[in-house]
Amino acid sequence: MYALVDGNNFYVSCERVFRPSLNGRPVVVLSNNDGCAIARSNEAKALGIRMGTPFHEIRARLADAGVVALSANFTLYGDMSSRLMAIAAGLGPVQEVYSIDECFVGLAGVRGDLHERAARLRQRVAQWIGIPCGIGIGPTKTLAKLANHVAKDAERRPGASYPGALAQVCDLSRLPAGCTPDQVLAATAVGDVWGVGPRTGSQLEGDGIRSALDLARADAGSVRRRFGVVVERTVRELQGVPCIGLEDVPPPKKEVACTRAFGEPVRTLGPLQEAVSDYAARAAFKLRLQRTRAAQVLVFIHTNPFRRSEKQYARSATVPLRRPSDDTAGITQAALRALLSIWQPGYRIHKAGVILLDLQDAGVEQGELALEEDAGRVAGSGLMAALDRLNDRYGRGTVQVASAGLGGDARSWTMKQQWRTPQYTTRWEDLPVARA
DNA sequence: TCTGGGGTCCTAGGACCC
DNA sequence: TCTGGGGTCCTAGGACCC
Repeated sequence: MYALVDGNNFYVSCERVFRPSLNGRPVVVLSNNDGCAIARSNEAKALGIRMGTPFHEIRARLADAGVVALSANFTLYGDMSSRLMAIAAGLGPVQEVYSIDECFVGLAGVRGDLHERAARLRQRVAQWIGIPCGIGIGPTKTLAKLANHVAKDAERRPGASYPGALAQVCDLSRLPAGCTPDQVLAATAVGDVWGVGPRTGSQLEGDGIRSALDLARADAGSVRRRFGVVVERTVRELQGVPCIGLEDVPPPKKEVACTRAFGEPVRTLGPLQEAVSDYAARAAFKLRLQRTRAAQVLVFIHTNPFRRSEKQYARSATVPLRRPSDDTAGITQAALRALLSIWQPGYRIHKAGVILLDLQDAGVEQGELALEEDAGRVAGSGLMAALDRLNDRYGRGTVQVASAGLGGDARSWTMKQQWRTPQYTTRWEDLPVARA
């Protein structure tokens, strides 16, 4: 048995903890550059604001519908996430943190009434950190996800698709009287099943497979032929056969990235070099945080694909490193070489990114013959540690590679964040103050 | 009438997740 | 005027090998 614990409208709920005046109002949290909606309160969902709606389409509704838009405050969400995960871990013996706002909990060996236990956990989360969450329980991860979807939908739109009794906590193995698992699956659109995206969803519907129940009853073999092994696994999981295991120890990452759309389009090489240097340094820092090294550096740039009328350009280049490295200077140099190989003047570049590939554990090292003097390498690792300590103590960007530019207004490419709330839980200066 | 089989590695792109 | 970022997995196709 698995449970899925998931914070409702997580980013919005985090903001509401510190600004209770947002309760009951339509609230959206925007992506970087304040580009589009990435989280919506129930009130905003009821207004028809969809995931990924461009902000300029919402903006017109700000005034008349009272929509509040906030820039993403990922520092705050990350901190609230670790608090949520710590509490949710109490539900069972093993936990897989699946994303910033949800985790699976393995329930094998847990005795007593699971539904009751989950309801108490939900209450505890609400009381201790003020985040509402939904909990789904089922015999496979896919069914636990489905149950979680039911729990949230039944809470948001009571009686619309599911009985109100399924709100907040939905245990597929112990449904209320007069309600069967088949009925719940039949009421769930196939596109709402975990692992079925828009593309596969519409193709399935074309084949007459419209609900989760239809998919559960589909022939696994023909699904495999038409859609591949991934969707076949989903079919079996819906049938109650576990195919996706709990990953309580996160597998090592295979790549880390830093990619950004620019605050305004970039036409010249100079600012592009600054941005790529900055992204390379951020990615290299992530590498050191997780104690891995990269063997290849990929850089990409492209124009704005939404502007159909503009000349489009998209290129990427991969540069191998002489040996796996976590050194900011070497990675930045490689990234700049890659950039130079794909740069073309005459375009309005909208986005760039640095992706570090082929990651290896920092503790593993390929021995090699010392064919050249290599003293700088040992000195280099100490240098990176010193750089990280300085930036940790005095703030990011205190020490950086010179090619990332000098900062300030000259960096037209940095992203826009017009409505970001304070970092209430992670910066002393931002600590909320309670008045007596 | 007729053009092998089996394998690896790399890249690009699609699809999905949150 | 204005459309995110960070990941994973799978597949197809080309180059190359024997």
